[in-house]
Amino acid sequence: MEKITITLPDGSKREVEKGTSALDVAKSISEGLARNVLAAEVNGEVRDATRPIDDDATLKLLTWNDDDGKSTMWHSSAHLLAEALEELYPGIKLGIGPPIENGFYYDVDFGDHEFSSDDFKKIEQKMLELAKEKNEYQRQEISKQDALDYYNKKGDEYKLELINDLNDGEITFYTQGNFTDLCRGPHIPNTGFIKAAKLLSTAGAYWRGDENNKMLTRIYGITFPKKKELTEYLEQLEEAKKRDHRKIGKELGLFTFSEKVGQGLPLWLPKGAALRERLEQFLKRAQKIAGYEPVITPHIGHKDLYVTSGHYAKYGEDSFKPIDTPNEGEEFLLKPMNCPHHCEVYKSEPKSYRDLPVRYAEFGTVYRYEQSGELHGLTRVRGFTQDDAHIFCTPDQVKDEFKKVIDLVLYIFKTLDFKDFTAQVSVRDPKDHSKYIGSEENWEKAEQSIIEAAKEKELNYVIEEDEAAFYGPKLDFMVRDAIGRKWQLGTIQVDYNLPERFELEFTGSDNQKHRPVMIHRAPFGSMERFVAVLTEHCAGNFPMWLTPEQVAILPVSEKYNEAAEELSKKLNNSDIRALVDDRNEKIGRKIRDNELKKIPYMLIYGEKEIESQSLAVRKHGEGDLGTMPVDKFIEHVQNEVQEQTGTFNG
RNA sequence: GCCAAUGUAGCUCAGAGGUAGAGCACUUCCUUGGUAAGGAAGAGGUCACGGGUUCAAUUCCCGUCAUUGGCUCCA
Repeated sequence: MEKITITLPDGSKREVEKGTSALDVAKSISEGLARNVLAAEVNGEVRDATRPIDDDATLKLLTWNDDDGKSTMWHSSAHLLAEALEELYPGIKLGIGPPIENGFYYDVDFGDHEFSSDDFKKIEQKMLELAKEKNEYQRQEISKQDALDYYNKKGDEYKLELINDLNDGEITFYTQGNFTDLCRGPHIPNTGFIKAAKLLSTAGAYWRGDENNKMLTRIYGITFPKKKELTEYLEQLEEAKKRDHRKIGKELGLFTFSEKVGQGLPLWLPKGAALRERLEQFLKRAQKIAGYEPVITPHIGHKDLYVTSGHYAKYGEDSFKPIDTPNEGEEFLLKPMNCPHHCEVYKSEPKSYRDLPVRYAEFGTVYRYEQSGELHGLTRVRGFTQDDAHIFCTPDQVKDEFKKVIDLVLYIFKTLDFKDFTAQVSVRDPKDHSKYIGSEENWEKAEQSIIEAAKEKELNYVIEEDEAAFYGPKLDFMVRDAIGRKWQLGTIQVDYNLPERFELEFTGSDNQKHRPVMIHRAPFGSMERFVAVLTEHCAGNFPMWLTPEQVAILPVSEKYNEAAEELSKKLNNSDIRALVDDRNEKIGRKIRDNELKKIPYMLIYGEKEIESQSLAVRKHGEGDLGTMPVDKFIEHVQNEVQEQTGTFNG
């Protein structure tokens, strides 16, 4: 028998017979491992663990701990869902059923069947019943004609359409139990791996995402190899619901919306405004240290400005309509971005290479016509404020500027306790450089600069090809919040387009005119979105330095209200944001209510404290901390704020 | 923008073809208290908006607006 060599991730090599499957290799290592193998990565390609390996190969066994293992399991689960649905609703037609980040879905045409989410239980039970049969997922290569014949017989026009787009020779079917599906794979060895299944929601989805096509019923679900993991997942969903910034924003009085003002236009309430201003001050201070110069530009701009920038041609039709001046009939646009304005700021005076880099910063409020169905709390709105800045520099300065911006972003993440984040570097499509503006040389330099900057700053980064904008490469920060959800926050983008379009120049040391490079950057992204993400990240328990109200003084009875007011003044004079809960309520009630308001410190204030000149301190979520002298408490709070905001060295 | 669901008091929600309900919040009074809900009384709604059906519509139908979940989009 012919032998092949399998190389495992740890570098160890095994001689096995040709045609051995990844699962066999796993078994030879340990039965326990074999029981957990969902799929295999063979020479970098994810495939069925049961498929024979015919040549020397590197092999990684994929389990539930690997993203590819999870998605293989969920892909197989989509098939299991389809099998259950076919048994319960004979004659249905199937669209596609892929895995997604958290689970999977299947698009189904139920035809005449009545279907509602009330049937979820029934379907879940059927899925688990079928899973118990431990049916193997069997791969079968099939000719295009045979595949078409199969679905013609079945009468499923969706699958026929999919097959028609495929080439003969690359078509495979997978069968488990009584269900066969057109599928590229890969799949888990058998349905027995699926121990828990939950259908989560339904939604309408057009066939192939095209609104001219028929709407299918999309059923979302998720499965797990252990029942306990499903329970935990459902708990996490509950937790996410509790942390929803729309709910917390309402409870804490941060922001609201009004139908009269218009959809997607947030109104910041006093406490939300206080929070946001604090964030802005925080960034302004750091930006000053980092050499940014604040500028202020208007909320509207002449249409020509956007014609020049190219935004009008690209987005004009999808924007708010222009505003006309009554007499001259000139057209102005609500500004959808700050950069064209900043380009004009740059042009206000001739620039020398000695001036560069110049860094213009502005908390600029912009308005974009987002489709009504896209609006969502503060994360997707029509009017929002970017913590925008534009850096104009020479191509040689790009790397240094990137490093500086990365420092700033890292300072923010550290201060706000975002510990888990990655950077995504978006570069050109390596196969086609023609769709990008700017010279080959500059692009090459910029992409390298970004990658080197990321490397030197020791960022955990991935490079995404073909994700760059037409005008330049970029680096985006993706953070994971306290309950594991991913958000895209800060962004740093190189732009060759606008300097070109606005004919920006500087005089070089050679006394010749040169074109600067522009870097857009927004560490928060937008204040709205950032506050939303931060709210969910900390579940409304904002850090001391940021929270609108830091200390609640709770007089034990109305007799002490006046003394409590005095104390409040003293604290406020020490830059501590304190309030007095002088309601005619018992102390227990005041504690409860202020706990719910998530105020970090409560001071129970009565006869004892007044006499002893001390404070009974209670911390949110922790309880009674005992007593301390007033001055010590002030110092304690001030230190806490100081520690939280730290220092930034630019 | 498209599909679906939802829209009742400040909030969370119940309700039914015949003049609208609860809890919390709010106001007043009683109570003056020591670490997560003291008691009583009161006030508060054009049942999203506009049409239609009906003797009668907040309830049924249509449209609009908004919200939610998806789809598509995101400079």
